[in-house]
Amino acid sequence: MLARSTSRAIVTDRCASLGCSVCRGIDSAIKQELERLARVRRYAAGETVFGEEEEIPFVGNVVSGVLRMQKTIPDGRQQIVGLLVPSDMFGRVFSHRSQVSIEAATPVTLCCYSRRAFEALLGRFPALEHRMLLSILDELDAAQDWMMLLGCQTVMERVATFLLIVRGRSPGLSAPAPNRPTSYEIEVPINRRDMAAYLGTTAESISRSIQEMARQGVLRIADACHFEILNERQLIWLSGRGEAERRPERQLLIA
Amino acid sequence: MLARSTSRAIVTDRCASLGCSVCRGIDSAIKQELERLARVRRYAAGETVFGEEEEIPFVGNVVSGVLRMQKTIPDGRQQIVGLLVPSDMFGRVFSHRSQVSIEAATPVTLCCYSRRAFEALLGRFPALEHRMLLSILDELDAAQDWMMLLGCQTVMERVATFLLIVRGRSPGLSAPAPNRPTSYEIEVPINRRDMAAYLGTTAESISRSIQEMARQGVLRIADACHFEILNERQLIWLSGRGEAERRPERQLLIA
DNA sequence: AGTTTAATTTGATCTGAAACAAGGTTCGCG
DNA sequence: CGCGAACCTTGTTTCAGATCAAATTAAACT
Repeated sequence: MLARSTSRAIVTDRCASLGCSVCRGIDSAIKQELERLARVRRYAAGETVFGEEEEIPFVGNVVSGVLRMQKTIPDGRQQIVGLLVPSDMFGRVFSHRSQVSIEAATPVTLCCYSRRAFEALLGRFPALEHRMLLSILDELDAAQDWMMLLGCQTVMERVATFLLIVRGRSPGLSAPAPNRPTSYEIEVPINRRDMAAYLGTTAESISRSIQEMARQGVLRIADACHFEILNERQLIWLSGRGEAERRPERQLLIA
Repeated sequence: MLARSTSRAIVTDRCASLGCSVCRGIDSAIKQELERLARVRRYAAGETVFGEEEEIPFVGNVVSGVLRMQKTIPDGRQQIVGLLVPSDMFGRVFSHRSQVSIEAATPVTLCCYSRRAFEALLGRFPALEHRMLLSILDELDAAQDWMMLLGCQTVMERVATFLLIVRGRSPGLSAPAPNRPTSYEIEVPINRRDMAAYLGTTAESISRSIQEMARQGVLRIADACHFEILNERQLIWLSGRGEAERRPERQLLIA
């Protein structure tokens, strides 16, 4: 009990002040209301927070761990349409049923608000709803980037892009370093199977791409989840966003 | 001049009353403001409304024609991340630069509002901003569906899905028919190249899939853009959303 | 109508990545 | 410590779909 309420206090504090991106810079009246609503939930790796087509009883933000948002077709194929890391909001406001299932990819701690209550709050505080809008627009931009990745990039490019994203989120970059000795050690927080489902490929292909990068000296493999990036420029080039050194320029061949 | 202002009057009326989905059911004070802001623009097929990374001077909704939202990587590969058809909103509020380019896939007529002015309106009318939020959430759901399609479906499934979407939007379904003799004739409003860029494949593969469907008796090809759906059940099955007749059920093979 | 030009279809070949199949490694647990 | 269960890597085979090439059809221009 004690331990529980202690952690709750800590966690709800983080929800409102550190945690969810929509709450940043929001006035304290709203923060207080949010704290009042907040309830902590924990899930073990592999547990389902809610399934596809299910009711959405609550929304909230991730305190620790990683969630995957995924969709499944009847024959069993799965696609991860988003990963949720600490400070991300999860759930879906203003919709009865979820279009995705949300599952714990690692053990997670969530800070949850009743969906109804949260929606009511959005109605009462337009500034909060505005924050929400901005945050969803960012998600939409990210979704479009991912469509491009899935629609027309090679597996190697996808893996490189993913590693760069992980690198971008890893500590050392979050704090604006003065002299930029940004940590070149990254930790991939999910296993190969989930990476594959996220990148629209297979665990085998992921493995081959990473080993190939190591062979090229782009990175060093400490263990399956820990890498040291040795040649960031090359990694960026592999991701397909390079300057396009020698590209054919096909369209302007009209004499 | 006369013709121009005539069409403007007609069009702005449609913008506010028929046109954009966010305006539906919005009170008339807002509608009037919107009409005051509205300016019509026309583009020929192939013209760019605004390019990737460009300023976003205006937002608005499509009155007629089809726009494509697309992203390009340095080496020239392109992915269409969304098609915009009449009544869809285009543009991006609360962002200086666009993450996608918007181009006319056919001749289009747009009803445009200055982005700044529209944003100001959203600030003044929380109900309008709420509508906007709902509309963007729908877009996000659609984007997630598309990620699944690009990440783990075959070309045949993608084409079938696309045709079903076109069918769902074709007239006869928009009006809730009493006895449901829904039009089984569909018109694909874009060419094979754009279909390919949207579905993450090539024009050749699109062509092969459609010809194969015709061979199976799923549809009849009137011309490159007009089909008659002969067996909708089969088309749904081909799209991969079927009941999954005989699926292996791999995971539960633990004796 | 006749010529150019673009779009679509069809055919043949090639290839990146999936699928299948072993091994190897790591970790938790009795 | 040894056993089982995931997880990851590596090797081999197979195949869907890309690429290349050519023929056909349709649209646009004069």
